[in-house]
Amino acid sequence: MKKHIEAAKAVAVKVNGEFKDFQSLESIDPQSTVELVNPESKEGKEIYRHSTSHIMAHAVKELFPDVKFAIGPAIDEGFYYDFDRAEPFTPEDLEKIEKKMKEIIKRNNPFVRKALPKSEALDLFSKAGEDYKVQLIQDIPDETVSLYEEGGFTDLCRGPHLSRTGKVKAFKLLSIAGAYWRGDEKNKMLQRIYGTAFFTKEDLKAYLDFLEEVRKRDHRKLGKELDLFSLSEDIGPGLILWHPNGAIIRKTIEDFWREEHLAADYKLLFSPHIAKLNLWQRSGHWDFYRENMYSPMEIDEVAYEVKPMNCPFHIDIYKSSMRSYRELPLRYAELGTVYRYERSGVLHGLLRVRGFTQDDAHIFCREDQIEGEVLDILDFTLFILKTFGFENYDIYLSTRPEKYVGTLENWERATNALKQALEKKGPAYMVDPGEGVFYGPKIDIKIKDVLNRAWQCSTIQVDFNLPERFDTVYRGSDGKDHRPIMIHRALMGSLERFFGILIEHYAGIFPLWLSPVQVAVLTISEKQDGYAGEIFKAFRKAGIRTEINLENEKIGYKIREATLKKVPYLVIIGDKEAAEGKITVRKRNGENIGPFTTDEFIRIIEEEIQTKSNK
RNA sequence: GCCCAUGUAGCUCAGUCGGCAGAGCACUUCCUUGGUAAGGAAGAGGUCACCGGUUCGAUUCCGGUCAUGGGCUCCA
Repeated sequence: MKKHIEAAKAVAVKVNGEFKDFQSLESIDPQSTVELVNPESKEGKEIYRHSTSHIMAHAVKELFPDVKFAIGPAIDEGFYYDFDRAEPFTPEDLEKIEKKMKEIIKRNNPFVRKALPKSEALDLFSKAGEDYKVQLIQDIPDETVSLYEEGGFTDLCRGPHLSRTGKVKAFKLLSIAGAYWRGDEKNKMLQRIYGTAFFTKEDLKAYLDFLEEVRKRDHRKLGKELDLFSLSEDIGPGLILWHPNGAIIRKTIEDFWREEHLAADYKLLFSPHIAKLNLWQRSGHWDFYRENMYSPMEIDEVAYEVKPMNCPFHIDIYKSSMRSYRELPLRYAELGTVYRYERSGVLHGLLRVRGFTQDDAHIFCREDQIEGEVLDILDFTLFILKTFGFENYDIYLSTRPEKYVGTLENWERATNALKQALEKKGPAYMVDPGEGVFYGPKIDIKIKDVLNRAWQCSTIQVDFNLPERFDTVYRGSDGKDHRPIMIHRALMGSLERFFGILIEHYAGIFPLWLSPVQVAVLTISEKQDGYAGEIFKAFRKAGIRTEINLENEKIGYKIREATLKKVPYLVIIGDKEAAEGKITVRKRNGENIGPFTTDEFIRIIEEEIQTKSNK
């Protein structure tokens, strides 16, 4: 009996480890091992969503017979299908398509698999004018291809599929977007419809609620509401203006960062925003990174470049005097502002910009010191990230890309050094082949925010190449010159991007130590102006970011205003407080605490700020 | 860069089938001195993103530019 229930829920079967339709069981070798595919498994969801994608294609075919079909796979959170149609789809079309899909699901037609020799399939689809399918078939190496038919709609597909359309219980079409055929901008732009599907209406609702939560936390929206930053048409796309509220948060982050770097035995540097083009030619950036660099500018007939990276400056400082092996590892850190060309279409709030400040550092060391340095950096990174409330990570090791400088041997050594450090430290990590930077392999740490979304921030890169190019040396114990290794690393990545992630992570409700305004003093009536002014001064004097509201408004109004600004503590001053020489405090969540004396409360707050509590 | 959508007051948005534009909030002033998320009244505020075209007349229609948004790496 239990088996029957499972079979009814299962989306497909796995025969000898291969995913198949239920249909395939009819002609199965009795010796085979058969497993049911659990709907909650990754593959189960994929099959379910893929079938939903087919149902969408079918609906589109019925509604818009002139459409040509490209591809329609399942993706992480749903599915899409790419169509070629002269007219653009509208949001109203999506509603029509959804309606039609519901009809098709109700018809509960079976998905029927047919295997066909390639030549026949080619014939079939070229007659139907399905150019994209023809191209797809031509690229399939096998001799036979499979088709799936459901209610008169046939599509090229590897499968497997659900047994019937009626198995789809909850789906939603989400958006329309342009997408190049095969992701290549040289190809025609198709219309992509995104959707998602779940096994139950509850799961679908939970997902749609999640999307709503993401919208609510959008850093661009909160950035405006909380007056943190802006972009201006007059300044230029991808260039951030930090408003006072954002700037004070940045300053707090920077202070913390500098203190911790000094404590970790880094030296702080500052370097200019431009340098001679020659420098970038020598570093290799001009050859390997030019597509991200701006056009040179001419100063006194010499070409200069706005910097896309800080490394050559740090190397120059390193080289400004003789270095002994005794000085290594030498750790140079800078909050260095760089400018990189990003295509206009990829710019996105604070998360993808053209000018940003890296929390950069370059460590010059001997080869035998790499592993130890990388281990220290990993610890340091996790400590910094934890302070901002990020405790979950995915770690990646990125290897040599297609465009690279340096010898294969050096790449090998550098990659091994990173690998060994990771293995010694012990966290699970994944390999990202070909995703390294042109000058060396790297470890990337992707942090997970409260909504469990992954963001890449931290990066650790080993570099044998720049020291070579700049003929960087240190004097060894043997009295000879040796080549140091350089490690590039950033913990937060860029302050702009990290700030954007922080805003979304905290939904704008920053912990006290980061809050732009930490305390708001609110009076009941103007009778308390004098007493409230003294309180305000005392907080300010204690270094607490405090504002006072003496407006001619009722207390309810003042509380609302401060609450919308997400001020952590509201100090309420009325006749009672003035008479007793105390204060009453309302927390951001509406809870009232106190009464306290001003000194008592300052001590409480100072403690919370100092510990950088994340609550 | 490309496809689609959007651009109206500081913010959120309505509106004009072509006849020189509106709301709420915010802002200013006045009244109110009120104890935990919006007290009342009045006022000020816009080259309807920008440039050009069509028209007697354009914020509205057409073209271009700029900016913003959703995407363009998930491979039948």
